[in-house]
Amino acid sequence: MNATDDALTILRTRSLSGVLEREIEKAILGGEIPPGKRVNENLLATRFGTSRGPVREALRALEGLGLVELIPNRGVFIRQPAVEEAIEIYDVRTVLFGLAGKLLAARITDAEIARLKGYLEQMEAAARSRDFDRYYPLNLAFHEFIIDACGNATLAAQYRGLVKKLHLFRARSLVQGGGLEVSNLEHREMVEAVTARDPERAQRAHSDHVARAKARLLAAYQKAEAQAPRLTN
Amino acid sequence: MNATDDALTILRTRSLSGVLEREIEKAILGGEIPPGKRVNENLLATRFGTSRGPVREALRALEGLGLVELIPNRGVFIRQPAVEEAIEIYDVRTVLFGLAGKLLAARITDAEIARLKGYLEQMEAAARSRDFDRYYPLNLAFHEFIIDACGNATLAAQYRGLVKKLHLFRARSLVQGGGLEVSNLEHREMVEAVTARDPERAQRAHSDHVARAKARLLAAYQKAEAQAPRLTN
DNA sequence: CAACTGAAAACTGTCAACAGTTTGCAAAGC
DNA sequence: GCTTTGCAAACTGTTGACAGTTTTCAGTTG
Repeated sequence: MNATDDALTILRTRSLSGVLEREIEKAILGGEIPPGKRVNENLLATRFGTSRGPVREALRALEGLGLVELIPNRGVFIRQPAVEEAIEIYDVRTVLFGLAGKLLAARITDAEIARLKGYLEQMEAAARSRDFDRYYPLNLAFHEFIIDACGNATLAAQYRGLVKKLHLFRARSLVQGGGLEVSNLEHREMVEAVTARDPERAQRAHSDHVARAKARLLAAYQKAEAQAPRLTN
Repeated sequence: MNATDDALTILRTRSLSGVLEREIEKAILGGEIPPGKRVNENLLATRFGTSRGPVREALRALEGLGLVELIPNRGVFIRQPAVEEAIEIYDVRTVLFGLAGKLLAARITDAEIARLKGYLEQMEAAARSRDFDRYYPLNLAFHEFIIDACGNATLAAQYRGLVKKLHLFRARSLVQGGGLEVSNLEHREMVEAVTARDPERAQRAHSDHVARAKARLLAAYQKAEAQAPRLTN
């Protein structure tokens, strides 16, 4: 994509409310506006130098994404998923990611295999040196790559929406729970399955990976709950 | 839910743009505004006796649902999924419905089993007498019941969104393709699997059902394409 | 001192108007 | 006759203002 294309894309996808939607989403996911809190339309409008109209439109779009909740005459509130919802999301993610693995195994190119293996090696290196700051973005890119390369845009959109909602989960710090090495063993099996171009095996490997992440989260959560029960309310 | 509750719910969920969203969605899914066509904000505003503000908000919400597309300075257009997207949707639906079956098998009550069997018998009766007009709403209710009873609201929301998008598929009349009897055999296996409270079997039965529906759609589509190629553009 | 009451402030819901862009159409030029 | 150009109508994007509701808080009462 060259500079002209880029400018055109910007012009085509601009529209104040579209930009606002992304900015507000960033503010929400970045934790700038804490979950449960009401969003003040006037504040946002003055902050971005616009009127309330576009802000309201952006908020309605975010409501569709499930990031905020709209209560008539009271305003929009940042959603705050309970554990139960986080579990629901993990269950859905499990089958979606499994499908991504299955589809990927059926269509992956040699170049893509090489790239996956590259991620894997880097992650294993980072895990060996316990370098979590290097591991985390690699892990993210690895999963993003699979979701994109599977070739199903509908799946990718749904998956991304779920991950965003999970970011609002109050105990999301626990999501990281579970050792780097354990996770990497699962990653290796995923890569081997798609390398073998075995859809069924890949589906199992990919969904098992998310299912185990769910189990790790639950374990960490129940442990945290036992230590500080107020976290669960 | 009594009358007071009902009134409260209405009051709480009203808000002009919320009502508009549902009304406009109805107009779109009902085919009143044909796919590909631009939606005129002024027309909608005068039709519902409001100003353009709430209409725009409702349209932004519908954009999030994937029913319309927003092109800056040109307006919103009813989305028109290509075959490729319909296929994507069916693939995602396959795993989602499979998950619904799995979850349902693990939690279904005797009363719910009885209800499912009731649907099944009525559908079989309708199929025997080739009464499609009676079969169709039963089939819909049967699937809705499974999605609701599985206990995963996230799954249900995603599933419903996909079904709505499928309604915009130009050749959606083909979705019905496939005999009533064939479909009912699959329904019977689904019900038997959840009755046996066997999650794995139920998951397989439920996802196979959608996967076969996808195959039937594809076969019908390719047949229609051969007869009238312009349909595919 | 705690609970209640009522008015003021803050905020959301809606509207009508204005600015800027796109689209449709008719006249001019080749 | 066909393309091009320029204008006018239609429509979208955005704004500021007003109406109605909720929230806050000081004053009052038991």
